[in-house]
Amino acid sequence: MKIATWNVNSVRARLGSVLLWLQTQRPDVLCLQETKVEDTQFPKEAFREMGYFTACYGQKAYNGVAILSLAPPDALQFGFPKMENTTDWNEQKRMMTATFGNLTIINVYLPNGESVDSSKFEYKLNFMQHLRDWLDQTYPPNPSVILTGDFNVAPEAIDVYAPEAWQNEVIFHPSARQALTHLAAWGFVDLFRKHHAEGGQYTWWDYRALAFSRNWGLRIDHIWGSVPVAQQCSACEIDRAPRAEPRPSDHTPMMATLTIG
DNA sequence: ATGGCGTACACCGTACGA
Repeated sequence: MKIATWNVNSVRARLGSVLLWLQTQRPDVLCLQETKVEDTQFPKEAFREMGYFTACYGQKAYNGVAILSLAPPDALQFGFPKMENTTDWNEQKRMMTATFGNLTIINVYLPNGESVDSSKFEYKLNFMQHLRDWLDQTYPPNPSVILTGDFNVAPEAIDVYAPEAWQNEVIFHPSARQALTHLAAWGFVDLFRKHHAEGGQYTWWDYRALAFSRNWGLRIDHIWGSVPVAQQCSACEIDRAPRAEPRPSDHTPMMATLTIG
């Protein structure tokens, strides 16, 4: 079973690229982030013609997630369950889940945070804590769970071009890394890192300053598996090819191979 | 590593991204 993630930076602007990638890679599941489209405007028909079911949870202009799959999901959840007297964590459409058999895939687009002194950075850290709290409340011990998407946090210095400069930014700030560590401590294994020890392997490059050709990038998109999933993961790869196409997303897809399903 | 790119929305500039 192949599980992929891709921040497409507008599913409508990137439709041709995504369809081509599905045709060549044929993942069983593709999690999209930053779809930037309301559900009624989502190009479901094009994906259906490619053989994929679509479940989407989006909004106009910003954010938005979707899960495409060759098999219909057994269950779907859009956003977090409502909780009384707390922040509405579904105001921005950033999280959905799909279950296939006993495997649940959580697709998340974590907030960027803008700058360290911004209230958006506080929101980012709180969102990450909320995600951890929700995981604690939702899943029993040893479930088969994948948490994937655009996390907007680089785990280690080897995941960042020029880490000294980026440690003062929201992507690699010690507070963001601490929140990421806390999230992982729920019981996740970084599936890319499980199969690749080397640094300099990125999933995002700035559009400006020829960043891609210089490999000035960040590893901020992730596929994490709970221990039972990680034990059955045989490969996890970043595919740089879509980033080299004309008019690409600034993120490129990655895909994990599981020996289940 | 800086702010030089790209997308959406809705007016021809602004918000936002990482």
